[in-house]
Amino acid sequence: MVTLADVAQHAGVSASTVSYVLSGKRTISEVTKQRVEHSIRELGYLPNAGARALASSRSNIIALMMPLRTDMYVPVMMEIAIAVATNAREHGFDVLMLTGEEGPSAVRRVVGSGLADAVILMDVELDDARLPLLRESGRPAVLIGLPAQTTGFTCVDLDFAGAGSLCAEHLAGLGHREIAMIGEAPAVYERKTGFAERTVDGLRSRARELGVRVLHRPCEGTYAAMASALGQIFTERPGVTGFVVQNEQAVEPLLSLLRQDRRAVPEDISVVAVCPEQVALQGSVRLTSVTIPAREMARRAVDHLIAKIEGKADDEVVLLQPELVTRASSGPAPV
Amino acid sequence: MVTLADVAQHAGVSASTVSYVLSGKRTISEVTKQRVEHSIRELGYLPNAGARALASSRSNIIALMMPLRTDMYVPVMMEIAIAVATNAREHGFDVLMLTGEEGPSAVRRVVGSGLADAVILMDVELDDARLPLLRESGRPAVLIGLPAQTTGFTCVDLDFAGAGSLCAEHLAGLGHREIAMIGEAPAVYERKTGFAERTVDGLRSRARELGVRVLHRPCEGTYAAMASALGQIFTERPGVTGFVVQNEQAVEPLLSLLRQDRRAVPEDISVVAVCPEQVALQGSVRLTSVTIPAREMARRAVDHLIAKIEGKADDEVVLLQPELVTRASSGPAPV
DNA sequence: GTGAAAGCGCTAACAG
DNA sequence: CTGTTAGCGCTTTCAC
Repeated sequence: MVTLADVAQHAGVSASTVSYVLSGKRTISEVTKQRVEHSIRELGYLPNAGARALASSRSNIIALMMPLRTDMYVPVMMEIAIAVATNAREHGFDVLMLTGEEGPSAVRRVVGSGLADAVILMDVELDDARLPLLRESGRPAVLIGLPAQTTGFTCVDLDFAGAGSLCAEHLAGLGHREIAMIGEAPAVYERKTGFAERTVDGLRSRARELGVRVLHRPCEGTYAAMASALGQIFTERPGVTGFVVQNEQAVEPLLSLLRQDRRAVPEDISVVAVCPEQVALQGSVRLTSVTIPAREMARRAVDHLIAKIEGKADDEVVLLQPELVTRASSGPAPV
Repeated sequence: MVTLADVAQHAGVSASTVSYVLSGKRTISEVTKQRVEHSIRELGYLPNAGARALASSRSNIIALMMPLRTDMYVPVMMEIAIAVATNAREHGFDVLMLTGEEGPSAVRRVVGSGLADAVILMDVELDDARLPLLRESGRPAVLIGLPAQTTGFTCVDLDFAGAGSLCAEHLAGLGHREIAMIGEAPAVYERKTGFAERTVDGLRSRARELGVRVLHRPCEGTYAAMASALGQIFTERPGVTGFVVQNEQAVEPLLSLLRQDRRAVPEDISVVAVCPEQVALQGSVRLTSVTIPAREMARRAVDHLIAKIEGKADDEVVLLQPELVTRASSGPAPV
């Protein structure tokens, strides 16, 4: 193994000089810098992570804590995780993956041991058990999601209430007077993740202003569940002509069942989804949708976290502006 | 911050004793052990990861390298990643997530710096650029997938050739004489991941033995691509009554298009999928399928890797036995 | 602009 | 069964 001392010797300088060439924390003459860098390349030197962490009290590692449940929203989670990792690397950080399995104490373990300098929490619930521990730890943290109590954290999330009102406006603008919302699985509401409720609230209140009736139905993403939900909806509200779906898994079942039901999209029924762009584009119909900007959320989260690590940022709640893109699944209400 | 020295002092023992209580590497009297453990709890001591890594040359971190491309197979990847992390924790290891973005040199960086003790590579290609670097590094490594040259590595994968022959046997047994295989997107074959070809080979050779004709078509997982592929298949081979699908994204489009085409599953057409169980269960039809055992692969990979880290395992190629589960999508060939 | 040297907190001989 | 001690490889004062 080649150490910093080896490099120093090879370059004919002191260890500290090599260290400073690496960190750039003091001015080095161009010549010695070249010599050192040459030696580094020649010897194939790589700084030892443990030694560096010990001496500097910085691991250059960010812990990314996955959702406590893994049953939902898989593609978005994956997209966020990859984007977080990619982005972190651009700042010289690596990403440690923490699953829900270990429970909230995983947070304490990784920050308490100095393994991670900071933490990103995904899929934060309204009253998340991980938050008190994180707060105590005093380490920089960014939440993806919006808990009830945000003190001490930066939060990044989509403005789901805004997304809900956008959907209401879009459908109202097309002349729909009765709409139904297909929500996430009941379990998602039960555990109070917040985003699902915020969307419904946004949708409801804007719809009320616009004189549109809304029926809300949580729904599992299976064909069976969707069939039953649809049956109920059309029985209860035969006049429904617009759907808002916030449930990746449910999108295809919905479209497929409407088709079987001889209800044409968008001629008879309009559908607006709140989902990642990929889902909106790859299905059997190109969906009018409000995009969940996974990559953008990850980027913001990482950038903010790095800024906090470097002491250059305060806590903040960042709600990304939703955008509705009109595609093939929505059109004027039938007359 | 509370250090090992603090614990030692509090417990009235030496530092090494505390260290040995923690590691269990030498026998400690029950009394001192209790005293030490009590102090540890009382002070809330957590060993410093950097110091430990430096002193022991072991980070207790496994690097998990994601696929170079992220366009495919997302749910399986996620499932493997989570299972790897969960399993690793049970052995006291954490998992560092490496994306394809950084390129093959990411491997060198993390093992060369001692950041990771070992590496798991996902979605390994036949001639994977990461392998030479890994081999040089001399660190324990497990590949998920099966490259052309396995020397120096343990490989864990499903026996995809076996999966292919199982599908052939199942359909042949039901009386089907002409079958079509819907494969992964052309890009997957182009980059030579191996598993896709192995499945086709297994299917083809067993089908030949059983006197069944096979037509193979790679296919993007979109409705448009599938519609065109189906059109071609039925034009070229009007007698096709069985489908084998190895493409998660393509499953739903296939079923949906067959339905639109008035071809009933399984009365007119039988469908067998090679996919994760979840995909087989959650679609519009419960699919007869050969399961891709993501969790099991992850478990084997981690267990083997830990054994290698501890010097208790040799390189080995582990091919998991495929199992075909009959569900609602396959039945006797029409007469 | 560069060096010397004191740790960072832990592990693992070595010694008893 | 336990203590003493010498590093592990790097960062960062302090000194010139």
